[in-house]
Amino acid sequence: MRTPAELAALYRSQGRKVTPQRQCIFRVLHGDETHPSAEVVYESARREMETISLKTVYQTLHELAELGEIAVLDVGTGSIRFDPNVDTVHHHLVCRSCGRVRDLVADFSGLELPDGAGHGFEVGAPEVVFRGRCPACIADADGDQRRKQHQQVNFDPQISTNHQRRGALCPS
Amino acid sequence: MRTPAELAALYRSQGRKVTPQRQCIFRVLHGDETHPSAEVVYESARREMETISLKTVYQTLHELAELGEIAVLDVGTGSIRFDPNVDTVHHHLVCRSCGRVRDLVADFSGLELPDGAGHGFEVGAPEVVFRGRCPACIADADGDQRRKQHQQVNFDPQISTNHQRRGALCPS
DNA sequence: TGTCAGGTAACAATCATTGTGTGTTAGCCT
DNA sequence: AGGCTAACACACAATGATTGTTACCTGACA
Ligand SMILES: [Mn+2]
Ligand SMILES: [Mn+2]
Ligand SMILES: [Zn+2]
Ligand SMILES: [Zn+2]
Repeated sequence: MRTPAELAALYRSQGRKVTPQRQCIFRVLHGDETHPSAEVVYESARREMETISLKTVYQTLHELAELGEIAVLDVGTGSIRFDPNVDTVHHHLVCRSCGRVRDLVADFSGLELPDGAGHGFEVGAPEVVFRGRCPACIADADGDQRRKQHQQVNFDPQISTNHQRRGALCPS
Repeated sequence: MRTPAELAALYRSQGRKVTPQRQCIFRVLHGDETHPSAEVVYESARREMETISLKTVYQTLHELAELGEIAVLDVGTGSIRFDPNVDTVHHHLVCRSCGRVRDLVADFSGLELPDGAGHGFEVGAPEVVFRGRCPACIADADGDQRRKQHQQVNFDPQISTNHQRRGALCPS
């Protein structure tokens, strides 16, 4: 995504108002490589602006997605994740225990459908997801207790607390 | 997955009861290549057994998943899909408009993480998803009206009926 | 300075999925 | 065949991410 300043200009050029809430979200997202969920963006934004509402966060995230400034990922962690990195072709590593998502900068667009496979399907570039355990979760080789308390807050709450609900993979 | 008969034997050998409901679900799943959701399995099962409950379907599906007889897929269509094909390495084509999932028999397990990428991550085989439009949806090049009525029932209701809600489709 | 997009609050609704409790059925072992 | 008990049905409520709604402000910008 562009810088907060550039986004402000873009918004103005489109007749959208550059509100402090939106700017706050621009700042929060800028440079964030953690693939935050809406809830996480909300929490970050709140640190800067106490009164911002979750609704506004969702709205703005979807606006940015429509503008192509961020990508919407669904990698099956239970909540949708947002990715400000739309300029580099990349894929994702997903931690099964804590839901952390890390970029995997590799271009697998060379993957082709074998002849006759995907008969009639019109598809774009492949999305590749590697699932496993992140370094933090590997270190936490002990009980689930600590892991729950430790990581629940920052990534996908329901991965540790509940099972998975609905959700899926869907990078781009 | 194994045949219904083999599954019955397996269940018995594990001290699990071979109930008509379970057998019904075995039959429904056997040879199904549509990657049905729990709801779809439920509807199919109901045709054979009026009184079967959705709860039982969910339970049995998860049992089968634990036994490794079916795979649990979350490809971002809004509901979890179940895949009886666990014996062939394959990936998936996913239709963005109707949620249809088709097998893509190709072995991409050769994909390796570039050195240094995924630093510290322990991962397994990559999951590859190609998103696009299925032949049926391509044919339905007309308005959304017909597509809604036409495909809503058989795949992922909420893909056509609602926008995306929480684990759903990603534009690209 | 006025206008209206956009924000907030306070809700309710959505939907796939899981949980609960109770009463009933029926598989399977002896 | 009989009994034990897992499984099931039924009828719910609850979950949790996300969206919708309505009414009422506030502040961005022309
Ligand atoms: Mn990314
Ligand atoms: Mn499959
Ligand atoms: Zn982790
Ligand atoms: Zn389709």
